Amino acid sequence: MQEKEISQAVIRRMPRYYRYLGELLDAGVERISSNDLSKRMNVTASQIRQDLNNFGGFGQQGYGYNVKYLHEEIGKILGLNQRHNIIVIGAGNLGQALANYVKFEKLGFVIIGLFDVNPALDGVSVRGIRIRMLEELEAFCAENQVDIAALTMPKQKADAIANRLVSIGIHAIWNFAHVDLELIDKDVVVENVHLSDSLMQLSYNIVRNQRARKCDGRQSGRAGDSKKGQE
Amino acid sequence: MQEKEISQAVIRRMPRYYRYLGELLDAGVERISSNDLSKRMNVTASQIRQDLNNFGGFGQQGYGYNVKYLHEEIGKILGLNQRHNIIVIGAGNLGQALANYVKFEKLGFVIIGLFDVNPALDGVSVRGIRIRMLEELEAFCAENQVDIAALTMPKQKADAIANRLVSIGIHAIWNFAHVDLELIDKDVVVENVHLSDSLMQLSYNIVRNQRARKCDGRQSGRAGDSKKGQE
DNA sequence: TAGATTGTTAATCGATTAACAATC
DNA sequence: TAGATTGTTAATCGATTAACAATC
Repeated sequence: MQEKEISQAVIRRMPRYYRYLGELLDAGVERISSNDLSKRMNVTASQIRQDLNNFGGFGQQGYGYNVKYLHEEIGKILGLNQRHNIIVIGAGNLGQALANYVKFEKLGFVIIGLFDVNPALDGVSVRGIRIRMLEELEAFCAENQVDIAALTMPKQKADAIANRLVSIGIHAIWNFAHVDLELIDKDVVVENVHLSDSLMQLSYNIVRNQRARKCDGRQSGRAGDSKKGQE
Repeated sequence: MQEKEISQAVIRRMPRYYRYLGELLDAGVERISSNDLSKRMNVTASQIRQDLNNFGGFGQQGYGYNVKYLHEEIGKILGLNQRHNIIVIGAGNLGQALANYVKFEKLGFVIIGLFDVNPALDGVSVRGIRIRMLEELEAFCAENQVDIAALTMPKQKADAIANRLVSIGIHAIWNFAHVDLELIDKDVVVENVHLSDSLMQLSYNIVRNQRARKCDGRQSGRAGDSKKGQE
């Protein structure tokens, strides 16, 4: 009876489909074929059809896909048809930036609380959301349904707080701390946003490009790039 | 003569190796085998050896890998041995959060400028970095070496500004705007950070887990989870 | 009906894992 | 030398692409 597991590679692509379909919807496009969509998105039509068919047949032979319907269905697949309440642990710059980012609400993600240990922040409001002290965490979670906890505090504290959250009954963590969380409960879903890692990937590709350019230059006989070991 | 292309799947794992090796280094560990590292990191030893051997033989039979050496070498591979100057376009909450995040500097990424169109922000300083008006962009880039531009402005403006940056000669973009940039120059490297997509992936896994829990409950005959369609 | 395009199966490609000879 | 562990080749697995029959 168990559903076949869908690979995370597929899941990673779904939000992108959702975004493109949203744009088509806004542009008033009614239907689209996998072929047309593939050209816009720079993927193969085959991949689109395979990806979608993991979840069901949303199209119609000879017609393609109804944009509005497919957009809605992908939204449901991604859980955007239900509201997700978020608390943010760590009300520093990043935490406050998340709280200020209104676009999440349109997708059903609502930040309902901010927590910090810094007494100077106690009671301060960010876009109408009060910053509370971490001691109040348990009481707050007892009174409010919290679906996701975003961790934006220093990595040293991340494990302890994450497990505290898990023990309160929170099953989903959006982790911005630069560690791999070690959780007591394996049923918790964790989504990592490691900005440093992202920068390093960018950096790798920068130096790779530099090397490629240097080779090109050498091939075409351009002068001026013979010195190496530059800082 | 061209180097064999290394897959992005490998590149994505390199920062994680770098991080674990850094932790081992701090903990005073001198050497580590692929097997020990694989246990810590929850990957196969085979994968570690394969990944590293894309870049060269950093280990020694019968010994393993020297932590300090390997850490350094991966750093070089990722381009962390050179300084990368960053400007941030969009000095809103996220832009300011990036500017305030000191940890990037330890990795060689230094934010040297913030730009915005909002006159109210003109001249304001964030951690000693002055916010400038977007008109000054070209002049600033002529006077300063800029290696990376981080885009944290609304998505509507992203394409135009990205291409403006590219035409100034910037080859690397760290894109936080929720669009796939359409660039005039294909040689530019783009690293996307799509926070909404990340949230949606998390959300998918949440509802998948909910469904799984519901099934478990049914199988083991537990009561109290028969009602469905909860908000 | 004819044309278009899906859903799905089969073929290919690439990435991961296993195995082991080389060697420290 | 014997034991350990790499670097690397071969085997497996999974993901992507191609092909095409089904069908709107």
